[in-house]
Amino acid sequence: MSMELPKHYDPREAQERWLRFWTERGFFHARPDANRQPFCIVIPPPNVTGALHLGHALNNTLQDVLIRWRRMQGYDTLWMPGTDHAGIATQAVVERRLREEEKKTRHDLGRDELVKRIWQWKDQYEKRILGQLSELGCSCDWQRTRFTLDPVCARAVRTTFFKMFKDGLIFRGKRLVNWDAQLQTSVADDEVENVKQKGKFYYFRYPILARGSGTLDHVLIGTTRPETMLGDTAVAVHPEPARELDKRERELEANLAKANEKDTREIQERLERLRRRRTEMLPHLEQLAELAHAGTILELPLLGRKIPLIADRYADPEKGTGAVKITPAHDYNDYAVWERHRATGEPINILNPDGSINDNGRGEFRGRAFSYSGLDRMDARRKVVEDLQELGLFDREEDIENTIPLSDRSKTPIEPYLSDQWFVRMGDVDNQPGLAQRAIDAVKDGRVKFTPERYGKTYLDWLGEKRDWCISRQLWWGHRIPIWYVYAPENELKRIFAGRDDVTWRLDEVNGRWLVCALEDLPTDILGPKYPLEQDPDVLDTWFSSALWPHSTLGWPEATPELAYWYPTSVLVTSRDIITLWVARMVMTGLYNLDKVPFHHVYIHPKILDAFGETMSKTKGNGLDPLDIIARYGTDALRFQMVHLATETQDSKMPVANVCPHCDELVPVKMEHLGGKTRKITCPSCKKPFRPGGPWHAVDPELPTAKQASERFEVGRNFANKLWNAARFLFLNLEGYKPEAIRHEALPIEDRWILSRLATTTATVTQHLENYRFSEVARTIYDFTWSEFCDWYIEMSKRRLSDAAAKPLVQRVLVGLLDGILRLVQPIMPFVAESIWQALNEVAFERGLPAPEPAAESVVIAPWPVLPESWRDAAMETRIGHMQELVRAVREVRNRYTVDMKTNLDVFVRCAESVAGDFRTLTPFIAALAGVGRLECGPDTAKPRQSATHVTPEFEAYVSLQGLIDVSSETARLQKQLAEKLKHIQAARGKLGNSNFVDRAPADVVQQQRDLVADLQNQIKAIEENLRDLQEG
RNA sequence: GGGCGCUUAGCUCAGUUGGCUAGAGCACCAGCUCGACAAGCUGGGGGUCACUGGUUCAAGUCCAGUAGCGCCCACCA
Repeated sequence: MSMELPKHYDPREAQERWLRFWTERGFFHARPDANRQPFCIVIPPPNVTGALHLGHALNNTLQDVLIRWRRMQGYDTLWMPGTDHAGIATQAVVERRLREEEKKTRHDLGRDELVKRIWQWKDQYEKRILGQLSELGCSCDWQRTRFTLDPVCARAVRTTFFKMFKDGLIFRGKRLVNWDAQLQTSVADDEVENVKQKGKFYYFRYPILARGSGTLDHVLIGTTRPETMLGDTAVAVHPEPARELDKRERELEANLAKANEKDTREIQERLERLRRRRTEMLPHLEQLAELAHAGTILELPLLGRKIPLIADRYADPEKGTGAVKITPAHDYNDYAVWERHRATGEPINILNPDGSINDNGRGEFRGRAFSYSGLDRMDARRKVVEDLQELGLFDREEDIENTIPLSDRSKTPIEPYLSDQWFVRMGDVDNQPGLAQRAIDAVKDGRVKFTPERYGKTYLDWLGEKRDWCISRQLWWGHRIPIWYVYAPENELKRIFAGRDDVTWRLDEVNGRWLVCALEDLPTDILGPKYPLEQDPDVLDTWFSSALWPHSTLGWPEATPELAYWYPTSVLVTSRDIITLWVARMVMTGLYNLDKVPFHHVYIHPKILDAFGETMSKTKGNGLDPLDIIARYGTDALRFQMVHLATETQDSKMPVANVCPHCDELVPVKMEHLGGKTRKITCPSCKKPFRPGGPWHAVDPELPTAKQASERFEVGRNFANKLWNAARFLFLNLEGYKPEAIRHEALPIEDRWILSRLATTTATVTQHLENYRFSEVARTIYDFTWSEFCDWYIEMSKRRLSDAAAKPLVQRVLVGLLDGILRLVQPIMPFVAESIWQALNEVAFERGLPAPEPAAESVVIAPWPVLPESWRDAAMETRIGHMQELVRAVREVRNRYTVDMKTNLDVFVRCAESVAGDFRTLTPFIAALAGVGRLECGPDTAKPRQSATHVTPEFEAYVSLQGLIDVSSETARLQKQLAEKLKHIQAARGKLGNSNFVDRAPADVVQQQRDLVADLQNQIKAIEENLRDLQEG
């Protein structure tokens, strides 16, 4: 029976067909099975509103490879899918649409309505992202799909929060946030836009109160935001200005020595400025430092507060007046300074949420009362300047251009603002290891292993700081914080909540109210109308629910069979930038809630960068849409490339091109196209305009949008096609195929060779998978399939297929090989593997090596190949290696020269015999593969390609072929190596023999040298034995 | 400011404890429409392994320094 396949592999048809087939058969659905080993991965949940991008493609392909491989190995395999509600990102998307389409803010809608809208949005977009993952071939158990806000996850969140609150791990604290005073909300960093604009720099004087020594009676400071002086808690100067300036000067001089022309000018200018400043300012700076060291106190103008002059490196001696005012409540850098000098007192918040000055803006100075309370911050700025002028403390103002942070949403200046937030305590409590320490221990003692190992350091360093985790966010979309505030006598609380173990409370020491924490929502009138409860308006940080993902998705806090069976999960696959935010927190909560780590391994994969080495992002507009790649090259090609670029260390640059929608020409994306600014590109080939494509492009009705492409995916596409055509060759030659067991020892040499290679390849691939060496996995399979199976074995099989007596055996071997290759390929390129597998099931249902068996109904559930170790034969592989070299050499000679046929044949036969040795059966293959046979049967029409001036081409060919045996053979190679080593040994001996060396070198070094010589001698012995073996046969 | 990584062919990248004549794909050159595959086959050219120094019998690989590039954390998702 034979059948014919189309000439090219059609990915589109295969993808649709097998996706449906797999789903119908339920191959991806898992149930706990005590008779099998569990293997489980939880997906890093993509943002619900996100679209699939290349990072997802990489991350999920790698997980799928592991899952598919383990499934074939017989593990009870669960890949748990789901999506993340991604608080700020999602709410921002919906709010933006609201603004653009209905000109409304969230306040117009109200909390409940906005949340309702986001849920609608979520339902729509969750389908999209999950559908895209499915298209990628991800073999997730889709029936178990979770969402971080669904009831199961919500219960886990509540339970954890409640437990932490009860354990005293959750507390109130202060933190600086980006405050949008107009919208009265905090804003995430990526929603802050830095804008250059004209502004003023103001200088004024702070009087020195208690002077240690010296002549100064004030300190001059400069600022762009004078009103923030109301919140100053200190003034900082550099502790060692002279040393610092010296150091910088030296550095600049050193740089100058090797700078190029352009940099030289810049450095020289800076050096000049530095030296001038040194001359002009240094005595003053030194005096300031001295004052700071002496504990000088300043008097804050207008408010009369006493603030210290402190020494801190943050104050740059090269800039300004050398002294910096410190306003910890309203500046991130100042806050950091304050953290180093906590003794200077608590940060002072001077703003109301609406941006006006609060009651901290009142005070008395030199007998006069000043108040800014209630003034808008911009009005306060003017009044502060006026008042300082009046007091004679104002020095001067300068026009400058500075950068100020604007809120992306309201376009008003962002105010860093110290506000009340909820925190989780990371540190140790009562000398017991806290959340951070327990997570640290888990990695230190190897319960959690990172691959590559170095990322363990990132994790440990970050956790080592044990910084408390701020978990509240001023948003509406997310898990609302289950805390209710109430002013009431404690008796009332006791009366209502006594005996309830799902409610607990604690006194808020700051304002005397109760903080009530509950597992379930509390009615606000539960204490009666006199004591209304008010729920905290904030929601939890998205990472709080993400941190529970490995156990919440498996049903915790319920004791589900899934949790018992699959937790801890096997491996977590993610990117390095969320090691701290996500990985560390999963370990913490896993240990906290279940006393078990959430996963045994963490595999960190590289990042895909654009052609210029920058991360792909929406704002840069340099992304690549995986769906375009799938459409153009096929899913298997995309997956192959993802696996192939997943190397140990290196991030991968991915040049992107737009496909001209008019003429299909690839137009590379250039630097100037980035930033999302380019709306139109003119095709250099057909001169027609189009809109650049990308995963984040908006549709433009006027202009056709380009699809994207990248040459990098051709490798995978070509490989899929190669595999397809190898299968096609088989199908054309399977007539009369009969399954039957083979006897390995009776096989011809080329069969034993390819089976040895298959066994080696299978073992290597398995090992690489175990070690997460994905790139090697792809490369090993690719090389074996293409360069050995196709290039050599199939070619050698052609002769035998035309020989009726030899045919049945070679058919069995070919089918067995293809079967094995398909199984190896399946985890990476499941669609093409399944296509061929199903076709093979039609014509050779019973197959396999060494004995045939009925095939699995899908390659997805076929067993992972394990071949007899005894099939691996290194000597055989070397022998065929020689043959290949001979063939290559003959081909080269044929390609280079026109040779006399008779001489050539004669020389060739001698070479072939010499190489083949006792494997005479190989000689015909050598002849066929080298094309020598054709030389015999007609005039060689090839023209001389290299002129021979002093030797005839025939002579050169002859010499090449003669030389070949010596140069190419393993014998010669080993001999050469041997000679090298002998030389080294002699050198080593010489050193040892040198009495000087023996006398002076430490004993262990001498011993080391002796060991080395002994070692080398052993190696030589081994080599010599090898040589003898080779010569004998 | 702290931490991590990268620099190997024109391009994108491999190169596991030091031990090859430093590899692959693409691109390039020459030749092949021979019954699996032109998304292919055969052969070829192309590298001071960023630079400087050190350790070693032996360095792309280990160590130190220099230069350039990138990422993460400091605030945030």
